Amino acid sequence: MKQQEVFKAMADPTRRAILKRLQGGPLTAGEIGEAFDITPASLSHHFAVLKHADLVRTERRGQYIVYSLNSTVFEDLARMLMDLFPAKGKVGGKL
Amino acid sequence: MKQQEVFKAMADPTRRAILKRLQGGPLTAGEIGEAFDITPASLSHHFAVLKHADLVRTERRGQYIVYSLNSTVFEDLARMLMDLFPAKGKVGGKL
DNA sequence: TAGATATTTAGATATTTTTCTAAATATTGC
DNA sequence: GCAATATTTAGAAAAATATCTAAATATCTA
Repeated sequence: MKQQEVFKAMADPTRRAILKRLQGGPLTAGEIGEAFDITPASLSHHFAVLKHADLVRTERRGQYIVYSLNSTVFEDLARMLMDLFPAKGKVGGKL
Repeated sequence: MKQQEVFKAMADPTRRAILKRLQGGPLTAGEIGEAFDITPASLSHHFAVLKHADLVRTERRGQYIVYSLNSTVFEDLARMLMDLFPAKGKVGGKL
């Protein structure tokens, strides 16, 4: 996992909002964009960053491109944090 | 909790390394700095960012300033992530 | 195939961030 | 109080990032 890429991707509020929008399930680039006051080009840049960090997956469906969360990275992220902070009473366990 | 500040603070590799160094317990600014090829002034800037995000605490001890991890933020961070990613089989629980 | 729609890429600009040097502040010990 | 040490603050330069407009690419539908 590219730790630096993931943290950098999460540092931008627009990108976190994109991730949040994807919680409800996959959406096209355009559908995601509706929620933001930003050009499609800028959005596309953010998608690229999220994709590079492996936080989202893409799939072309006709003329649309569908984005979805890559939830496996979640576990990695949790581990990353555990690794960054002291154990403090065995919170870790299974996760 | 200042979500934006926390994520921004964690986005820099030097700052993550500082946090990691503090896992073993409190250290003075100078002791932390030994591990990095960076000026004290730059280090101080990083400390300020971490402090602003409430990730570290400071205490003056004589002519030294001692930094320590603020572990309570850890829980907040975990929660933040839970909030950003879908539940996926009740991983959350107690934490 | 041509026109319309969806998305990305290229290139430029503005903002933010990191880092530095120099100077300021705080504290210790003589 | 003065010199030495530890750290921060101020201000500037360099690097990275976010955003935009314009143009390119991919796909659909008539």
